[in-house]
Amino acid sequence: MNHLWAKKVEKDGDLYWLPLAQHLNDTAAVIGLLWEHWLSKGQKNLVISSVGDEEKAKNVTQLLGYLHDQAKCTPAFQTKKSYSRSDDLDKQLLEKLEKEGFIGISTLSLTNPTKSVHALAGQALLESYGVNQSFSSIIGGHHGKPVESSHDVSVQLESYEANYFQNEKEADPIHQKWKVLQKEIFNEGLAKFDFKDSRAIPELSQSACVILEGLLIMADWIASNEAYFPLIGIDEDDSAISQEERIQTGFKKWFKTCIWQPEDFDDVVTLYKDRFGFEPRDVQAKLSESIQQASEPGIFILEAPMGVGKTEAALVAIEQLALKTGRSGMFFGLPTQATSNGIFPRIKEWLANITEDAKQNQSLELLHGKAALNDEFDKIPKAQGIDIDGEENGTIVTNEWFHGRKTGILDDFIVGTVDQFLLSALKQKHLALRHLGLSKKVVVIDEVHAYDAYMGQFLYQAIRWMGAYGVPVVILSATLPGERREELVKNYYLGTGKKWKDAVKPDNLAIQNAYPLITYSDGNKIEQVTQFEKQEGYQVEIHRLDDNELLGTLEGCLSGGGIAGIIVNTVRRAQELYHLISNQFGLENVELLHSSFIATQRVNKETNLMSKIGKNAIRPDKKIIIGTQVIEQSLDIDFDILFSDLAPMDLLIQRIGRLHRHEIKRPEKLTIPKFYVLGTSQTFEFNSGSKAVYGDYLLMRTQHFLPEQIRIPSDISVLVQETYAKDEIDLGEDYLKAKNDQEVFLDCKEQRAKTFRLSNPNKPNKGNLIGWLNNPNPDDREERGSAQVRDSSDSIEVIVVKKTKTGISLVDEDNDLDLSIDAKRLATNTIRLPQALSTIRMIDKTISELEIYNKKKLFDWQIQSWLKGSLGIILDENNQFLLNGYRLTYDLQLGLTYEKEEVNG
DNA sequence: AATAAAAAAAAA
Ligand SMILES: [Fe+3]
Repeated sequence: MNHLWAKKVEKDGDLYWLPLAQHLNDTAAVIGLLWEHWLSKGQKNLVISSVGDEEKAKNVTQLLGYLHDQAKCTPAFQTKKSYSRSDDLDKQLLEKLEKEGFIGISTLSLTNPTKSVHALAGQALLESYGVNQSFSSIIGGHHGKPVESSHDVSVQLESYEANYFQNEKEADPIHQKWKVLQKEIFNEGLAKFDFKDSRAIPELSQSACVILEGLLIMADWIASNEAYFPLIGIDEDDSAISQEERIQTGFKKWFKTCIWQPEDFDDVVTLYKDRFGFEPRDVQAKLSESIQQASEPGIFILEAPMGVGKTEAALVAIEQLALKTGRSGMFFGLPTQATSNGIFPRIKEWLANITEDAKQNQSLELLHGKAALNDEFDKIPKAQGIDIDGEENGTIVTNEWFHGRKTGILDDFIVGTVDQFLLSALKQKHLALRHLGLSKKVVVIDEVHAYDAYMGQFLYQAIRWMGAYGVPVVILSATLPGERREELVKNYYLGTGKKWKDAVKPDNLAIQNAYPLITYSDGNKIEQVTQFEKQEGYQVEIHRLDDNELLGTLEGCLSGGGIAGIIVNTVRRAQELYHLISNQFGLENVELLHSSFIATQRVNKETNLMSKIGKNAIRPDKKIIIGTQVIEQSLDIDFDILFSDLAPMDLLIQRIGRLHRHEIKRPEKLTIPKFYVLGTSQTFEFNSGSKAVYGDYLLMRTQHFLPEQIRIPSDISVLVQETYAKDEIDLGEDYLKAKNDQEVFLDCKEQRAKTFRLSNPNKPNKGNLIGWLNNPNPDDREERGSAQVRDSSDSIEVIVVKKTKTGISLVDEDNDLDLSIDAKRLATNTIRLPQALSTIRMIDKTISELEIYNKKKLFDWQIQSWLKGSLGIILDENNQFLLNGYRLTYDLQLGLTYEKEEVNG
């Protein structure tokens, strides 16, 4: 088989190829090294338990590597043209085969060569030798998507005989020659990896199949990377290559950090002191304790208010769980890019502490769509490589191989958007890579209370798969509605292959209203921790307020100074209130914050806010901050008095969390925390904006259960459970209609999510990957879901600049931009266009107008790597831009406003 | 006529 090719390319007039034999050797060796040095213990155990013993497990793995491109030994593949369109190269390689006796291959023209792509063909050949479908389906899926049905495989050899054997005459010597050669490769593989015949290759569980599929793709990508495993000159004597050396150098170029061995610490208290310099506080200690005494730790849900140290608790949990379950990395998922960026330095510090202790380098990845723009991530040094003999100094590094869009999730320590986790439940090509990456780690998901029903569907399913892999999961959240809490545990539990009815669980699992609360699984037991140190807590007064009383109340409350917050439900309302209130109180005393600001300006505004009313800030005498929901999301700021539009109970409580958050001295009039709720209604008729955002049902229930005072934190869970309970309350006919609407609404969301959602994992017996990524109902136009993990119509993001006399500048600067210097900075000046411009009716026209505009005015952006693919708009001297019938105006104080353009005549 | 906030989109 020395004359078959696996890869070929013409570069600078020189011809290169990679002989098939070489590529098979390379891949088998690389996958073997990955097994030894990269897979975590937990992952290996999963495969081993499916196969019998470790030696056999490694052999199966290497056999996959060796046989993955077996079907490149077919006329269908060998007659493929080179990508570089090099006729000379193609011809020379075919001549090699002619000389070997494959007469006629040079002139062979197959009717359907693409019907037998080599992954599928490989599976077909293996099945014809009697290899089981677990193993063969991994070969069949090694290009990212497993075959759709057994039938597709079984018809191959008969229907497309010539693709495999050059002609359809079985007795023909050339037909035979192909067959013999293919079988020879197979037999060599068996011999090399110690299987006596095709029946000796063991079957695998479905979860083991996915992990090995991922590992095979990974090994193939590494072995196909010319920087690690170079092609060979076509006239070069390849027998001179030292295999041992080729593998060693190739692998070392890729392998930059050793596998993480979690520290075998003595006790949790010392670990806390070591990592963070303090002893664990109550909630932290209780979580650590639960993990410590669990014999089969699974999922841990920690519901607790901000400020109890959930992040540190999770980081220590990662170390504990990694040690207990044999994991070698972690994924820390957050709801937004901004929160990921925000937590990144803290996690970096924790990891630095670990690497220093262990005297071993580890690589850290920030994983989201705009990670490349983050400086903290950017300044992590590139890994130099492993110094086997010398001791490493133990620093954080990055390995560029993991910066690819699909390889990112394979890195060992990852901070990223939760989407990266949710995507593991979405049917898409190369999904096995994502599963491979996650199954290596401990998974932490933060701020789970913030996810809607659509994301929830993906979260549950992703968690279920984690259960199947035995991956420990830590969920951090504010109070969860009991039903969601139960779904989380249940899905994990089902993933492990057990029956929910056999679970030993507390009766009030779903209605438990303690807060803080830890719920966790330990083997077949579900346990809850409800006893925590009694917290002092505090009482918040709730007052309902009419819009027309707002100014007067503000005036009265702030007469002795103080910081007031006003959180409303729509951007437009925030902007209107800003006008009204700044008129009365003066521009200098009022701030506005919402998402319709350019991203950089918003970051500045938030930093500014933190410096004024964040923790330990020196507070201004008087300030009114008006904003939308951005204020309730993870900003650690502190208001003396707070006003809010009516919103669902859990969100109101999130907002209340910003009221008297820290213990500081406050103006005399504002020493009692008061929370004013705007937009309530005797008749339960709410304003259209609030309705559109939250729906009538939740607003009605919230208003119904809204008390006159709330004790923080003890009332929190009770109120949330009441609001989200399914019981009947008598609020008349409108309520029943709203309830029905809500059910339909949620049902639609869930259905949409399920369209492209991955199916349940199999029970942990034998399985295969056939049909794993099949699209269930491709023609079902109704309820068509799109392949995404967030439920939203597409919104359009643009970069905003303004016109100057001599060029263009950023909106809050006047210096002309120089693309060769400013491209990266420019790329961060984005804003999302109003929904009105991206409705189904409008979006195509909006985008095409933008594209035409960009081609004309901003064509020079497209050659900048930072700007490639982005759309920009240039504001005129009035800070305006006309787009698809709308007049957009950007104001530094107000943010983006828009109005329909007057059509005259 | 719409209405918050939020993310993502390439393979051997
Ligand atoms: Fe390959």
